[in-house]
Amino acid sequence: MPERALAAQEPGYRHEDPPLPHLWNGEGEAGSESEGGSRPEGGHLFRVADSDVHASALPPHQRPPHEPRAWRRGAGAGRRHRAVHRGRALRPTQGEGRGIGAGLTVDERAARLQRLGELREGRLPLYGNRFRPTHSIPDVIRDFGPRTSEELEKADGSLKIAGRVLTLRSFGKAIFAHLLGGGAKLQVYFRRDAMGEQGFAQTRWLDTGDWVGAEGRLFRTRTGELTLAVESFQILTKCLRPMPEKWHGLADVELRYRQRYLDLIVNPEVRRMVEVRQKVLAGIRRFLTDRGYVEVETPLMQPLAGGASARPFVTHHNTLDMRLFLRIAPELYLKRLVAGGLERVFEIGRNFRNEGISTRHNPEFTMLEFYQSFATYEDLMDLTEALIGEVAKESVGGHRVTFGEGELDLTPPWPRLTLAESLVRVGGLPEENVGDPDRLQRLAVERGLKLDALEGTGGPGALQMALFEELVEPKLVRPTFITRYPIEVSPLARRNDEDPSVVDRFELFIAGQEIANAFSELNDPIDQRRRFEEQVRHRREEEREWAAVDEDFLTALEIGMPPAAGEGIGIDRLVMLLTGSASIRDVILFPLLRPPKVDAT
RNA sequence: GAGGCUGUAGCUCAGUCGGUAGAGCAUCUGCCUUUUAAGCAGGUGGCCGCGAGUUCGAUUCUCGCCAGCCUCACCA
Repeated sequence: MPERALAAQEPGYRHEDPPLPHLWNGEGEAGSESEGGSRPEGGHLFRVADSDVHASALPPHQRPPHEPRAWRRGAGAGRRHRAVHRGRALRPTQGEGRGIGAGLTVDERAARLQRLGELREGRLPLYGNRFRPTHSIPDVIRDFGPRTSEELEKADGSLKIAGRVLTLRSFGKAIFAHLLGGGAKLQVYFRRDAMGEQGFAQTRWLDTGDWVGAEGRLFRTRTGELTLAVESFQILTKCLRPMPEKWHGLADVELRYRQRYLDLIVNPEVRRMVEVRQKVLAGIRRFLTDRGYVEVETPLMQPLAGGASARPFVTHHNTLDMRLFLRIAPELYLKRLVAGGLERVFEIGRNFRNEGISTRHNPEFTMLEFYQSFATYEDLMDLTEALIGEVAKESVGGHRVTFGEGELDLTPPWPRLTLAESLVRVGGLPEENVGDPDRLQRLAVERGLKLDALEGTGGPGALQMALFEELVEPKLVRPTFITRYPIEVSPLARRNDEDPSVVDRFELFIAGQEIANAFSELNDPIDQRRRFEEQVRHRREEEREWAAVDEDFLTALEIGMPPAAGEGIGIDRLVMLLTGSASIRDVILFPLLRPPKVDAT
């Protein structure tokens, strides 16, 4: 998997990562010297507090809860073993929700809750917020990772770190653990001789998944791993649910999407994706604002859903008693702003399209749209090469990205083909067929293309598009601009001056996917009105009763929009490309899923 | 919306040519002071997705439903 490969490059995950996440470990930390010493057969303890003896006399499932007091008795007396509480650990709890930790009977959660209760009883600062790490775990690795054992020994002063316990390997009087913090892992070493009995005794309340703060000094183990020798520590937050399996992790994609918090802990590539995505967004903002673009926000709730051909989501405002649509595109609002004299504007935001779901489609998705006055679609091709080139460098460090089995090179410049050229040169159609509707029709039928696309608006344009999508698009792996689209599929784009059957438009394809769509904007209000009315007539035939002409937008054009070019770039797909993700759900933290079935309780 | 595949312990997965189920990890118990998928020993844990049908008997066969994934359609 490419994600794994990416993740493996991270410093925190450096040491011999297995093919799957390398987590979870461990024996529970059997708390060594139990007060009761050896146990009689059957696993029940006798020499414990009175209440415990009492409880132990009952079968496990009937034992009442009790309140251990051992902690108050100080270090010596406090050295109680978990066996003491075995009875309670077996209490069933009700299933709560689904997924990890739900529906257990003999329950890990009960055991963890019990430890939580004991910590409370001991008046330890659980859920406290006064622990202040001196170093993040990535800091520690960066600053001390290169140092030798001798250098680490000479360094004076201890440091404080915080993280989540990923693995626990207990040897009775010593425990190794890995803490995860800031996306990196650091081993910590609890040793009774170094911590004192009282300090070490606290480790028996430790579970995988807990957040802990630890203070100590760095050293290297026999195997050379940088490790914090803990002098003292505290449990900051208890984890009450079982963690995913340490070796295979959380593989069930449904659980990964539904419980992204677990996915983030266990699968490093998720965090990596979040970081890449953030850099992409920041990089785009910087790139455009450096060039005089102004970032704006336009309505997500719109009385008319325009700017694209998708079906909208419908909602309702109570006080105004008004039907509203979640926007399917910001286009018509951004162009109003261009008409108002904001000569360069952009918006990065969510669009909502009430269409099918697939590996490339989520009902809500993020798009960049930008408009530049006094520019043409050709200018935007240059701009797009520079933008995506820079963003790739900033987010993943170069122009080469892993993609499927291989690698993809994004180094500009990229080839530019007209749609007709691409049909011949990429799609392999005989040249003389491309302009001939009858021959195109015949070819389309021969190849069994969908007939609804062949009807509809008809004409050679729609046929060319159908053939393009079938024959050319999947082959456009390296970045390629396709220009000169038929006018009937481009209702908002400006007509080409030489050939009125096509528009001044390009789409950018990478890895067989449409990444960007741009055109010189139509700013002739008469032509625009005619095309809108044509479009609405078609929509109504398709029983899209909400289709309507946006009169206010036409008014803006009548006020006058300067000549301009505009472009939309799908952010999710760009991030997919840069992270080598096969599904859009892997780059959206909470993709839309049906709600999980709730068991009647 | 159509087709295909999948659903078994908290997690990752076997399995049952129809006789109500196993492993590893986790959890619980005992031992273990440089481990790292730690180790050794002993336990707990399952409406086998849900419902119906066939059958003496269904987790297994059939049908329906639910959820997920993949392909296609709509769409970007």
